[in-house]
Amino acid sequence: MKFYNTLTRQKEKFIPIDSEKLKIYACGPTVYNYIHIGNARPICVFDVLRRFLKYIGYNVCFVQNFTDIDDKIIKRAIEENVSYVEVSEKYMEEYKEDSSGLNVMEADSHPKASECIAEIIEMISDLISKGYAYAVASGDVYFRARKFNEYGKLSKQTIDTLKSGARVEVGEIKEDPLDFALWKASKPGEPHWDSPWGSGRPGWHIECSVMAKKYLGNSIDIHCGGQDLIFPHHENEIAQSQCCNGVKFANYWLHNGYINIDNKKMSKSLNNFFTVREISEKYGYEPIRYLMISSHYRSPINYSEEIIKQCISSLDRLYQFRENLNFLIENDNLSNCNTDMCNNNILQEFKDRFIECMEDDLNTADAISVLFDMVKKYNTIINCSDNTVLNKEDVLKILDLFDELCKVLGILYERNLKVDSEEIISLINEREEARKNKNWAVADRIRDELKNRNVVLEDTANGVKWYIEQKY
RNA sequence: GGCGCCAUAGCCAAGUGGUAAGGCAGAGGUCUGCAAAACCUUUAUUCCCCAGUUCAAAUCUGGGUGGCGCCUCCA
Repeated sequence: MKFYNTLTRQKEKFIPIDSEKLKIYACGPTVYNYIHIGNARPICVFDVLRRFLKYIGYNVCFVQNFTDIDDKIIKRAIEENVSYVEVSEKYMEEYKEDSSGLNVMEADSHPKASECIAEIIEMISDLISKGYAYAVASGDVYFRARKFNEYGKLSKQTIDTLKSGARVEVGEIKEDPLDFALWKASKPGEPHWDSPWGSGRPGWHIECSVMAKKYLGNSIDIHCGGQDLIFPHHENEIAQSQCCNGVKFANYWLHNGYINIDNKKMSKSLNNFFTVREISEKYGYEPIRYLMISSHYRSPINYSEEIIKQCISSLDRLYQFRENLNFLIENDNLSNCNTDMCNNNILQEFKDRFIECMEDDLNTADAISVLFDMVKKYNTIINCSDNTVLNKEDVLKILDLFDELCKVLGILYERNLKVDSEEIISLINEREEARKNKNWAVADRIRDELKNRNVVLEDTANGVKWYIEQKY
């Protein structure tokens, strides 16, 4: 397995700390609004990362936090005149609905910042005692960026270049403009907890350092998140964690690219975003997931409605292929002869190619092309055969592998194509009767009627096949 | 100013030295009672431009052009 590591800016062979248990930390959402499709990207691609690592045999512990204490949540609570807890609880639930719609596996731990206050205070105290942090009279606590000599390593900045770009606030109380807040003294109306420095709340960066330590330990294998977190969030996490724990924080840093609108970064602050919810209501969740994995996770994706529609069409082909296989199996006209057409070696080659693509820094776009190559190859065989080249066992094996690989990518999960209405089935039978009698007018009328009810009929050599059509 | 990314067909997108994967859309055909699905053929002599290295460049080097991001909350 190779990953492009932001820390070294190159692809590196992945060597786990403990191959019995991989430790992955993903920066989770700040729960103050519905997630937009930019937020959906890391959720989907790092879910694929996790699925793939499990697939190739690793035991993975995947931690994703909820940032439930934050300026934006407080702002929203004030705007809506509700408590900040109501805001964070609501959007945590909405997040869960969206992520489950996107077929994202639940994290092994989903810690909330608000439930780690004691550990946060402990880490801050430790940093103060080691000289890496200091409290000021107002009750804030800051980290001494300059004291950590690796500061800037992840974002490839030196302290001095950072300093020239740093904002100097009016009435600055920090020792250095680069110092960042670990603890913020509470203002009236804000959530607050008691601490050795007075009543206040944690800063954003320390929350992640603490949650990673609490659930995964001092050193983790992979830390992932969006590219916009590289500086300052991840840089600061490294500083806090390494100064506190004295060991390397994360070995591999994976950062996904942005989703753009008209080539501009989609973000809540620019207000040019589409929420996952609104798109899912129109097109379902699955095309969003497909979009995320249809290109490499580090490249930018320019979002448009046209692209979502293309994703739907691509999914159509994959679904249709699976239906073709299912139909063959259910309508057992297959021979029992042994042939080389679907032998294990060919299937193994598809599987090997798929794994090879994924092991190359999670090249999902290339991996998908393996699925389409399978589709082409076996559709051709199915289509051209007089069923003497396929036997049932072969078809089952093809279907198993196809499903297996789709599951690694987490696709082909949303549509239910099965028809179980007795009324519809009797209409289909009625049409078959009409066709036998060459009563095309009746047959076509029934087919049209069913089509209007989203049931598509296909007349094949092995009888009629039907499924529910996805309408958007 | 510092750091960094991107440019491949109508659209999306792989491909980091050996002669342009895959998907969507389009055109023609086969199959079909007609459809649908599927298959076949077709759609980039060329990868933003220029120069260089090389037997060989989308890929490496240098220089342009255009677009974007981080350095302030953001995935």
